[in-house]
Amino acid sequence: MISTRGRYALRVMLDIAEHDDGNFIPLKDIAARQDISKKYLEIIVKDMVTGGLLNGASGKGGGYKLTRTPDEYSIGEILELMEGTLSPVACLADKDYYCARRDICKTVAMWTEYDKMIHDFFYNRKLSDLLNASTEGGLNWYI
Amino acid sequence: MISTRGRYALRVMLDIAEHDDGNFIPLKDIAARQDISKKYLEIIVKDMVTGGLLNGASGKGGGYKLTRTPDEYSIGEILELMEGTLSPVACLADKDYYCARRDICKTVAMWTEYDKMIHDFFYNRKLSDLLNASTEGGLNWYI
DNA sequence: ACAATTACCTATTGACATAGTAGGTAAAAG
DNA sequence: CTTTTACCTACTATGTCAATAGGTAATTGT
Repeated sequence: MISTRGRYALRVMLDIAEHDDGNFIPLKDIAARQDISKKYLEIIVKDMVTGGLLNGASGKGGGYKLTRTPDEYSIGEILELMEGTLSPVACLADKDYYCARRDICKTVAMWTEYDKMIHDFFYNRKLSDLLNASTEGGLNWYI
Repeated sequence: MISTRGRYALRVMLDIAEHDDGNFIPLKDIAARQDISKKYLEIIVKDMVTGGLLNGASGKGGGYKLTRTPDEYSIGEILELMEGTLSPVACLADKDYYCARRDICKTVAMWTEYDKMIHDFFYNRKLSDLLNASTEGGLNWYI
């Protein structure tokens, strides 16, 4: 499962992109609009600044801003930064992972294929794609 | 990430399928071959019996046996039974999940598509596919 | 100078899941 | 009636998740 770190990060990115008017956007506003604890978001947004997703500015008129245009962010890099890895198993998440059963493992080929599918799915999808998305797909699914 | 419950269950299924000679296979043997704690496996195979993946028989000559042929198990049902859900987010895992932001959510369409992709990937893959698999795919990936 | 606003920092917490371990009881076969 | 096996309840250590609490530092408007 994708944790709140990844999901909230995505919502923060979308919120900032939507309300971008050139100025820094205070976290207070984002937290209020998204209805997420500001204190918790502080932790998340800090990692997003460190990871190069956002610029932060202190003081009056401060807040957060995207470092690039929305089409220059892949969903994959956002999720991977926040979740640590997108890989389904440890032996693929860490290149140096040692497994004694590697050459007899009957499942590693499947995990590898799965890993690649996930990677492609999220890295081919840009923040700008979500920005213009409606909820159609999600809702119609259950009708 | 797929937990040991799901991964070990898959290995148990494969082990039993490989060593199927019509008799029940004792967990002791499976644990030894797979190099997994027998005590821990007990918990896992118990759920597999309850879930209809395996038959268990007590006493001498007892052990575990598949309830069907390997081509009649999808990987999806095995993983879903052991992991609880394969869905990436709570709002898709539980049909009755209520989310106040559902009709304004810009990400639910993506999660839905992702969910469907995962589901298709694992439900179209049968235990028999893994049984005949080599490690080629996994290893070549890193050469 | 100073008050307000904002990001940024360290520490702590409760709840839960993961990955087991320990020690027993019930069932079946030889 | 002993051996072998599944099955059962309980416990535990470790870690992650999802926050909360209470500060300090930086920047701007007045």
